[in-house]
Amino acid sequence: MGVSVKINPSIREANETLQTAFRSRSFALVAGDCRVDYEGRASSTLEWGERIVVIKQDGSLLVHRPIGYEPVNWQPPKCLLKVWTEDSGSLIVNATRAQPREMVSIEFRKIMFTVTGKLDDRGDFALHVTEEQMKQAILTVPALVEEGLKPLQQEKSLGAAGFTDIYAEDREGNLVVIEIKRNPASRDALIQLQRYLESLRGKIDRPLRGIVVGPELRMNAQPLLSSLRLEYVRLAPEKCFEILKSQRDMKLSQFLVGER
Amino acid sequence: MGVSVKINPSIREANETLQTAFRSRSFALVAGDCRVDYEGRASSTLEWGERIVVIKQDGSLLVHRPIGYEPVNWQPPKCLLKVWTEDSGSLIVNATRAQPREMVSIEFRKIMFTVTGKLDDRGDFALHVTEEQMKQAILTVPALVEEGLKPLQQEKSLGAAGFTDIYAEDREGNLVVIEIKRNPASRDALIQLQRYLESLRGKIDRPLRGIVVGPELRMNAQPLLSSLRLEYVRLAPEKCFEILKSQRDMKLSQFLVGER
DNA sequence: CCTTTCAGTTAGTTA
DNA sequence: TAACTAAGTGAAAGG
Repeated sequence: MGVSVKINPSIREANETLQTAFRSRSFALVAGDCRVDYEGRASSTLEWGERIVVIKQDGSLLVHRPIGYEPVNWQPPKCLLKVWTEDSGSLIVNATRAQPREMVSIEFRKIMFTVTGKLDDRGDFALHVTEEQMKQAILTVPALVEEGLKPLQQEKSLGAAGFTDIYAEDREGNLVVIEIKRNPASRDALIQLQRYLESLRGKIDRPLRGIVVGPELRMNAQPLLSSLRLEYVRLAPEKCFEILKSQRDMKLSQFLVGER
Repeated sequence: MGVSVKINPSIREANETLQTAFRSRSFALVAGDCRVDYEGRASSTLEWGERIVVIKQDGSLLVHRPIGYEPVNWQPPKCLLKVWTEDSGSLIVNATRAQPREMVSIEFRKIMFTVTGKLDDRGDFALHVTEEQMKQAILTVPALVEEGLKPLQQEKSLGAAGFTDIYAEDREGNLVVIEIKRNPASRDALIQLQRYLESLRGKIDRPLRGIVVGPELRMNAQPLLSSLRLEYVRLAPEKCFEILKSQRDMKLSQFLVGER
């Protein structure tokens, strides 16, 4: 439970701290003047400077420079972590993984601080407004796509589409296949939908429309849209979020009628 | 220069520490029991749990759970950082950016520690053996691809290839287009090269060969290689690295030709 | 175990 | 500035 902090520890001290941390599967933060070598799919060198190294209990490692969102060097989870001192008076921290065979090696010549400890983290993480949630929003308010649109019961038997989709019927009785993209729709999205429509036309004898729904249509996809005779409807994720939110609030208020 | 560490600080203490850190553009590490909300292109929630938050002087922010290489929530550089306490006794850390409009908000109800300070990091970072560097290696030692190969002056007017490439002439006087892949070459690479060769054949009336050069050819690409009548030459990045290194260090490249 | 596809992709380069 | 492409992409899902 306890957090252990050492400020300006000696190389030997830091060595023992990290040995213990690795053995007990604690996290470790180490900052200091270091050099970093990476060998693997590519290779890199980082000359002397002060950085913060984050080492996690799962064997992942991050080397962070004072600026930039991304780590300058890293190693994913399940690495073999080793730490030792060299005669030169340096502290070496090594993280190796097989498959692909890669190694990050950090040489410290001065340690600013080490922090080790355990984290108790069982909180759920949820990412909202995924394509699945856009789908839910459209099923709730089909007019987001087109007035008079009637979503049909999902028929998985139609085949694996490979994209988040909705089957619906328009006012003229055409079958409508909707492909949902939460990111700007590229040519790929159109091609995918087109391919799917082709496979359907072979099985279903009925007028068929293909609509791509998303926040944006990439400019280079515009010509293809016309030539494939597909349609695009703009729908911002925020709008979906509002709808899901109001739907949720409605359920809540229904449930909580009279309570406030 | 100095590093400031507080263990189990009060919310008020942590608030002051972070205020000072943000004002003085220091880095800050904060660990504690927190909840995280993200609103922007998508939205996410992370329930209570102990995490490590890294805040850099450039306004970037990372929330790290005890496992996993990637941050569960983050914000890129140039964010507006704010910190304050709430009546509930929580500490709120906010990082917002415009374009896209996004916000990460962290609510701490208990702080395990804070570490703030400055990092002096001017060391050069160098990533070796990129595709560009493989290209340099091949231009230096064309025999890596084929004996007698003569690289041609790059002619950009031939068209945007979309891949790292070399134009060369073989011993028979054929025009050779070389596509370099630093990763295992997939079918995509072959298709791309093939498409490019097609476009060239329309413009150039001359025998044309296409060679993919890389560390590996994916197994599923082998049949396509034959059917498209393309060629593959294995070249390990390490070899390129050696050549670039020796070229840089000793300028002996011309003597390495026969050594392979 | 391998391949394919997606990502709050991010980041860099070029038109 | 916008579009395009690579990345030590990583991570998840499907065969």
